[in-house]
Amino acid sequence: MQLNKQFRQFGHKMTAGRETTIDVLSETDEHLSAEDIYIKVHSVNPKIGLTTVYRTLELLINMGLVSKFDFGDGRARYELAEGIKGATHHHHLVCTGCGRIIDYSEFVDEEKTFFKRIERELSRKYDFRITNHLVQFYGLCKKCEEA
Amino acid sequence: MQLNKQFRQFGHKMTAGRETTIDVLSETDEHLSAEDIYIKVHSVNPKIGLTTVYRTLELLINMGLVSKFDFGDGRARYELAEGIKGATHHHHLVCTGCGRIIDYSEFVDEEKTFFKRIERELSRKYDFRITNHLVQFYGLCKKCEEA
DNA sequence: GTTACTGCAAAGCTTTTGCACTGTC
DNA sequence: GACAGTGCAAAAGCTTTGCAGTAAC
Repeated sequence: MQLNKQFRQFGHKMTAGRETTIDVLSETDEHLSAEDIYIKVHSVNPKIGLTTVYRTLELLINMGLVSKFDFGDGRARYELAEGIKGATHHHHLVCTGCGRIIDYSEFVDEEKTFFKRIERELSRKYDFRITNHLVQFYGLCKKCEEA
Repeated sequence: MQLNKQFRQFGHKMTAGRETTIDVLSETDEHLSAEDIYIKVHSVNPKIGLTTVYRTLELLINMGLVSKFDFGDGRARYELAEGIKGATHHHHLVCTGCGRIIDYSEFVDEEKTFFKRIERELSRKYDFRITNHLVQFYGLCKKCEEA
Protein backbone atom coordinates (compact mmCIF):
# COMPACT_ATOMS: atom_id res chain seq x y z
CA MET A 1 0.00 0.00 0.00
CA GLN A 2 1.14 3.52 -0.68
CA LEU A 3 0.41 4.74 2.84
CA ASN A 4 3.50 2.81 3.78
CA LYS A 5 5.60 5.37 1.99
CA GLN A 6 3.72 8.19 3.63
CA PHE A 7 4.56 6.78 7.04
CA ARG A 8 8.24 6.69 6.26
CA GLN A 9 8.15 10.24 4.97
CA PHE A 10 6.94 11.24 8.42
CA GLY A 11 9.73 9.22 9.99
CA HIS A 12 7.44 6.48 11.23
CA LYS A 13 7.47 2.74 10.76
CA MET A 14 4.65 0.74 9.29
CA THR A 15 3.49 -1.90 11.70
CA ALA A 16 0.75 -4.47 11.94
CA GLY A 17 -1.22 -2.34 14.41
CA ARG A 18 -1.16 0.69 12.18
CA GLU A 19 -2.05 -1.21 9.06
CA THR A 20 -4.93 -3.01 10.74
CA THR A 21 -6.28 0.21 12.23
CA ILE A 22 -6.33 1.85 8.83
CA ASP A 23 -7.99 -1.19 7.33
CA VAL A 24 -10.71 -1.15 9.96
CA LEU A 25 -11.37 2.52 9.36
CA SER A 26 -11.43 2.00 5.60
CA GLU A 27 -13.93 -0.80 5.74
CA THR A 28 -16.58 0.81 7.90
CA ASP A 29 -19.16 3.49 7.37
CA GLU A 30 -19.90 3.75 11.06
CA HIS A 31 -18.56 6.31 13.49
CA LEU A 32 -16.28 4.20 15.60
CA SER A 33 -14.94 5.05 19.02
CA ALA A 34 -11.43 4.07 20.04
CA GLU A 35 -12.80 1.02 21.80
CA ASP A 36 -14.96 0.06 18.81
CA ILE A 37 -11.86 0.21 16.67
CA TYR A 38 -9.88 -1.75 19.21
CA ILE A 39 -12.45 -4.54 19.25
CA LYS A 40 -12.34 -4.87 15.47
CA VAL A 41 -8.57 -4.56 15.28
CA HIS A 42 -8.15 -7.00 18.13
CA SER A 43 -10.39 -9.56 16.46
CA VAL A 44 -8.20 -9.45 13.38
CA ASN A 45 -4.95 -9.47 15.34
CA PRO A 46 -5.29 -10.26 19.06
CA LYS A 47 -1.76 -9.11 19.74
CA ILE A 48 -2.73 -5.49 19.31
CA GLY A 49 -3.82 -3.62 22.44
CA LEU A 50 -6.04 -0.66 23.13
CA THR A 51 -3.08 1.58 23.92
CA THR A 52 -1.67 1.02 20.47
CA VAL A 53 -4.99 1.91 18.92
CA TYR A 54 -5.04 5.20 20.82
CA ARG A 55 -1.45 5.96 19.89
CA THR A 56 -2.06 5.02 16.27
CA LEU A 57 -5.12 7.22 16.04
CA GLU A 58 -3.23 10.18 17.43
CA LEU A 59 -0.52 9.59 14.88
CA LEU A 60 -2.97 9.28 12.01
CA ILE A 61 -4.68 12.50 13.08
CA ASN A 62 -1.36 14.33 13.11
CA MET A 63 -0.63 12.96 9.66
CA GLY A 64 -3.99 14.21 8.47
CA LEU A 65 -5.25 10.76 7.60
CA VAL A 66 -7.93 10.60 10.26
CA SER A 67 -10.44 13.06 11.71
CA LYS A 68 -11.64 13.03 15.28
CA PHE A 69 -15.19 13.99 16.20
CA ASP A 70 -17.08 14.63 19.38
CA PHE A 71 -20.79 13.95 19.27
CA GLY A 72 -21.40 14.75 22.88
CA ASP A 73 -21.57 11.29 24.38
CA GLY A 74 -18.26 11.45 26.21
CA ARG A 75 -16.17 9.45 23.82
CA ALA A 76 -14.40 10.52 20.65
CA ARG A 77 -15.20 9.07 17.23
CA TYR A 78 -12.79 8.58 14.39
CA GLU A 79 -13.15 8.60 10.62
CA LEU A 80 -10.81 8.38 7.71
CA ALA A 81 -10.13 11.93 6.56
CA GLU A 82 -11.61 13.24 3.34
CA GLY A 83 -9.74 11.93 0.34
CA ILE A 84 -8.08 9.01 2.11
CA LYS A 85 -8.97 5.70 0.50
CA GLY A 86 -11.91 7.32 -1.25
CA ALA A 87 -13.55 8.79 1.86
CA THR A 88 -15.84 11.62 0.85
CA HIS A 89 -16.52 14.94 2.50
CA HIS A 90 -19.65 14.96 4.61
CA HIS A 91 -21.21 16.42 7.70
CA HIS A 92 -23.29 14.91 10.48
CA LEU A 93 -26.78 14.95 11.90
CA VAL A 94 -26.64 13.86 15.52
CA CYS A 95 -29.76 12.46 17.20
CA THR A 96 -29.80 13.65 20.78
CA GLY A 97 -32.30 10.93 21.61
CA CYS A 98 -30.49 7.73 20.66
CA GLY A 99 -27.09 9.02 19.58
CA ARG A 100 -27.53 7.87 16.01
CA ILE A 101 -25.37 9.70 13.49
CA ILE A 102 -26.53 10.35 9.95
CA ASP A 103 -24.01 11.43 7.35
CA TYR A 104 -25.04 13.84 4.68
CA SER A 105 -23.12 15.26 1.79
CA GLU A 106 -25.85 17.14 -0.04
CA PHE A 107 -24.85 20.66 0.80
CA VAL A 108 -21.17 20.39 1.44
CA ASP A 109 -20.26 22.20 -1.76
CA GLU A 110 -22.60 25.02 -0.95
CA GLU A 111 -21.30 25.08 2.58
CA LYS A 112 -17.76 25.14 1.31
CA THR A 113 -18.40 28.24 -0.77
CA PHE A 114 -20.27 29.91 2.05
CA PHE A 115 -17.63 29.18 4.65
CA LYS A 116 -14.76 30.12 2.41
CA ARG A 117 -16.07 33.64 2.29
CA ILE A 118 -16.75 33.84 6.00
CA GLU A 119 -13.42 32.33 6.88
CA ARG A 120 -11.65 34.90 4.76
CA GLU A 121 -13.28 37.75 6.59
CA LEU A 122 -12.93 36.25 10.05
CA SER A 123 -9.27 35.51 9.41
CA ARG A 124 -8.62 39.12 8.53
CA LYS A 125 -10.67 40.61 11.30
CA TYR A 126 -9.34 38.46 14.13
CA ASP A 127 -5.83 37.76 12.84
CA PHE A 128 -6.62 34.10 12.93
CA ARG A 129 -5.49 31.47 10.45
CA ILE A 130 -8.45 29.14 9.99
CA THR A 131 -7.48 25.62 9.03
CA ASN A 132 -10.68 23.72 9.59
CA HIS A 133 -14.31 23.99 10.43
CA LEU A 134 -16.91 21.87 12.10
CA VAL A 135 -20.60 21.81 11.30
CA GLN A 136 -23.02 19.59 13.14
CA PHE A 137 -26.79 19.51 13.38
CA TYR A 138 -28.53 18.22 16.46
CA GLY A 139 -32.08 17.02 16.74
CA LEU A 140 -34.28 13.97 16.83
CA CYS A 141 -34.39 11.16 14.31
CA LYS A 142 -37.74 9.77 13.21
CA LYS A 143 -37.84 6.98 15.78
CA CYS A 144 -37.01 9.26 18.69
CA GLU A 145 -39.40 11.94 17.51
CA GLU A 146 -42.25 9.43 17.54
CA ALA A 147 -41.34 8.06 20.96
CA MET B 1 -35.44 37.51 39.62
CA GLN B 2 -37.91 35.98 37.20
CA LEU B 3 -35.88 32.83 36.65
CA ASN B 4 -37.17 31.85 40.05
CA LYS B 5 -40.60 31.41 38.57
CA GLN B 6 -39.23 29.46 35.67
CA PHE B 7 -37.64 27.02 38.07
CA ARG B 8 -40.89 26.40 39.82
CA GLN B 9 -42.68 25.87 36.54
CA PHE B 10 -40.26 23.03 35.90
CA GLY B 11 -40.97 21.67 39.39
CA HIS B 12 -37.59 22.69 40.78
CA LYS B 13 -36.64 24.74 43.79
CA MET B 14 -34.53 27.85 43.65
CA THR B 15 -31.50 27.45 45.84
CA ALA B 16 -28.37 29.39 46.67
CA GLY B 17 -26.22 27.11 44.52
CA ARG B 18 -28.41 27.56 41.48
CA GLU B 19 -28.72 31.27 41.85
CA THR B 20 -24.99 31.73 42.32
CA THR B 21 -24.20 29.53 39.33
CA ILE B 22 -26.48 31.58 37.11
CA ASP B 23 -24.95 34.78 38.44
CA VAL B 24 -21.44 33.57 37.68
CA LEU B 25 -22.44 32.65 34.15
CA SER B 26 -24.17 35.99 33.66
CA GLU B 27 -21.18 38.00 34.74
CA THR B 28 -18.51 36.44 32.59
CA ASP B 29 -17.62 36.60 28.94
CA GLU B 30 -15.21 33.71 29.26
CA HIS B 31 -15.85 30.10 28.38
CA LEU B 32 -15.87 28.51 31.77
CA SER B 33 -15.43 24.84 32.57
CA ALA B 34 -17.37 23.22 35.40
CA GLU B 35 -14.36 23.64 37.64
CA ASP B 36 -13.90 27.30 36.65
CA ILE B 37 -17.51 27.88 37.57
CA TYR B 38 -17.11 25.98 40.80
CA ILE B 39 -14.14 28.11 41.82
CA LYS B 40 -16.07 31.31 41.26
CA VAL B 41 -19.25 30.00 42.86
CA HIS B 42 -17.30 28.64 45.78
CA SER B 43 -15.55 31.94 46.36
CA VAL B 44 -18.93 33.64 46.64
CA ASN B 45 -20.46 30.91 48.76
CA PRO B 46 -18.00 28.33 50.15
CA LYS B 47 -20.80 26.00 51.12
CA ILE B 48 -21.44 25.06 47.51
CA GLY B 49 -19.58 22.05 46.16
CA LEU B 50 -18.45 20.92 42.73
CA THR B 51 -21.10 18.23 42.59
CA THR B 52 -23.84 20.80 42.93
CA VAL B 53 -22.31 22.84 40.15
CA TYR B 54 -22.36 19.82 37.85
CA ARG B 55 -25.92 18.98 38.81
CA THR B 56 -27.02 22.56 38.41
CA LEU B 57 -25.44 22.85 34.99
CA GLU B 58 -27.18 19.71 33.83
CA LEU B 59 -30.46 21.11 35.06
CA LEU B 60 -29.91 24.46 33.39
CA ILE B 61 -29.06 22.74 30.12
CA ASN B 62 -32.27 20.74 30.26
CA MET B 63 -34.19 23.92 30.95
CA GLY B 64 -32.57 25.53 27.92
CA LEU B 65 -30.88 28.24 29.96
CA VAL B 66 -27.32 27.07 29.38
CA SER B 67 -25.40 25.67 26.42
CA LYS B 68 -22.60 23.16 26.69
CA PHE B 69 -19.64 23.24 24.33
CA ASP B 70 -16.71 21.01 23.60
CA PHE B 71 -13.61 22.71 22.28
CA GLY B 72 -11.53 19.59 22.16
CA ASP B 73 -9.47 19.95 25.32
CA GLY B 74 -11.21 17.23 27.27
CA ARG B 75 -13.43 19.37 29.43
CA ALA B 76 -16.81 20.85 28.69
CA ARG B 77 -17.47 24.60 28.66
CA TYR B 78 -20.69 26.30 29.61
CA GLU B 79 -22.36 29.51 28.51
CA LEU B 80 -25.65 31.18 29.16
CA ALA B 81 -27.94 30.30 26.28
CA GLU B 82 -28.87 32.88 23.68
CA GLY B 83 -31.46 35.27 25.00
CA ILE B 84 -30.92 34.53 28.69
CA LYS B 85 -29.96 37.64 30.61
CA GLY B 86 -29.05 39.39 27.37
CA ALA B 87 -26.64 36.76 26.06
CA THR B 88 -26.27 37.15 22.31
CA HIS B 89 -25.95 34.55 19.61
CA HIS B 90 -22.39 33.94 18.53
CA HIS B 91 -20.02 31.29 17.27
CA HIS B 92 -16.45 30.39 18.15
CA LEU B 93 -12.97 30.44 16.71
CA VAL B 94 -10.86 27.87 18.54
CA CYS B 95 -7.07 28.17 18.54
CA THR B 96 -5.60 24.70 18.35
CA GLY B 97 -2.31 26.07 19.59
CA CYS B 98 -3.16 27.65 22.93
CA GLY B 99 -6.83 26.81 23.30
CA ARG B 100 -7.93 30.41 23.20
CA ILE B 101 -11.55 30.93 22.18
CA ILE B 102 -12.64 33.97 20.22
CA ASP B 103 -16.33 34.77 19.97
CA TYR B 104 -17.66 36.29 16.83
CA SER B 105 -21.12 37.40 15.94
CA GLU B 106 -20.52 39.07 12.59
CA PHE B 107 -22.04 36.51 10.31
CA VAL B 108 -24.56 34.86 12.51
CA ASP B 109 -27.50 36.44 10.70
CA GLU B 110 -26.18 35.31 7.38
CA GLU B 111 -25.47 31.90 8.82
CA LYS B 112 -28.94 31.73 10.25
CA THR B 113 -30.50 32.32 6.84
CA PHE B 114 -28.16 29.88 5.22
CA PHE B 115 -28.72 27.15 7.76
CA LYS B 116 -32.44 27.63 7.90
CA ARG B 117 -32.66 26.64 4.27
CA ILE B 118 -30.33 23.68 4.65
CA GLU B 119 -32.01 22.50 7.81
CA ARG B 120 -35.36 22.53 6.08
CA GLU B 121 -34.12 20.31 3.30
CA LEU B 122 -32.17 17.96 5.53
CA SER B 123 -35.12 17.58 7.87
CA ARG B 124 -37.31 16.53 5.00
CA LYS B 125 -34.84 14.25 3.35
CA TYR B 126 -33.73 12.40 6.47
CA ASP B 127 -36.91 12.59 8.54
CA PHE B 128 -34.97 14.37 11.21
CA ARG B 129 -36.20 17.23 13.38
CA ILE B 130 -33.28 19.62 13.69
CA THR B 131 -33.33 21.63 16.88
CA ASN B 132 -29.86 23.08 16.98
CA HIS B 133 -26.64 23.47 15.09
CA LEU B 134 -23.00 23.86 15.97
CA VAL B 135 -20.45 25.82 13.98
CA GLN B 136 -16.85 26.07 15.03
CA PHE B 137 -13.73 27.20 13.26
CA TYR B 138 -10.34 25.81 14.19
CA GLY B 139 -6.98 27.35 13.48
CA LEU B 140 -4.15 29.38 14.93
CA CYS B 141 -4.42 32.75 16.64
CA LYS B 142 -1.88 35.42 15.87
CA LYS B 143 0.46 34.55 18.73
CA CYS B 144 0.52 30.85 17.95
CA GLU B 145 0.91 31.48 14.24
CA GLU B 146 4.01 33.55 14.91
CA ALA B 147 5.51 31.02 17.30
C1' DG C 1 -43.77 17.96 57.05
C1' DT C 2 -42.45 16.40 52.34
C1' DT C 3 -39.66 16.22 48.95
C1' DA C 4 -36.11 17.98 46.40
C1' DC C 5 -31.36 19.41 46.97
C1' DT C 6 -26.71 19.07 48.73
C1' DG C 7 -21.86 17.73 50.25
C1' DC C 8 -18.64 14.32 50.66
C1' DA C 9 -16.34 10.45 49.29
C1' DA C 10 -16.12 6.91 46.22
C1' DA C 11 -16.73 5.07 41.75
C1' DG C 12 -16.91 5.24 36.64
C1' DC C 13 -15.20 6.26 32.08
C1' DT C 14 -12.28 7.45 28.58
C1' DT C 15 -7.72 8.53 27.63
C1' DT C 16 -2.70 8.99 28.84
C1' DT C 17 1.73 7.58 30.73
C1' DG C 18 5.84 4.69 32.55
C1' DC C 19 8.61 1.05 31.68
C1' DA C 20 10.59 -2.98 30.11
C1' DC C 21 10.17 -5.78 25.97
C1' DT C 22 9.70 -6.32 20.78
C1' DG C 23 9.83 -5.49 16.03
C1' DT C 24 11.02 -2.68 11.98
C1' DC C 25 14.26 -0.86 8.94
C1' DG D 1 21.94 -2.99 16.02
C1' DA D 2 19.53 1.28 16.85
C1' DC D 3 15.50 3.20 17.91
C1' DA D 4 10.67 3.52 17.23
C1' DG D 5 6.70 0.95 18.54
C1' DT D 6 4.11 -2.00 21.81
C1' DG D 7 1.59 -4.29 25.81
C1' DC D 8 0.43 -4.17 30.37
C1' DA D 9 -0.74 -2.04 34.40
C1' DA D 10 -1.20 1.99 36.67
C1' DA D 11 -2.40 6.81 36.72
C1' DA D 12 -4.80 10.85 35.36
C1' DG D 13 -8.70 13.77 34.61
C1' DC D 14 -13.36 14.92 34.14
C1' DT D 15 -17.88 13.62 35.46
C1' DT D 16 -21.38 10.79 37.88
C1' DT D 17 -23.41 8.31 41.71
C1' DG D 18 -24.74 6.64 46.59
C1' DC D 19 -26.12 8.02 50.76
C1' DA D 20 -27.10 10.40 54.78
C1' DG D 21 -27.92 15.03 56.21
C1' DT D 22 -30.18 19.78 54.93
C1' DA D 23 -33.04 23.20 53.15
C1' DA D 24 -36.95 24.95 50.24
C1' DC D 25 -41.80 25.36 49.83
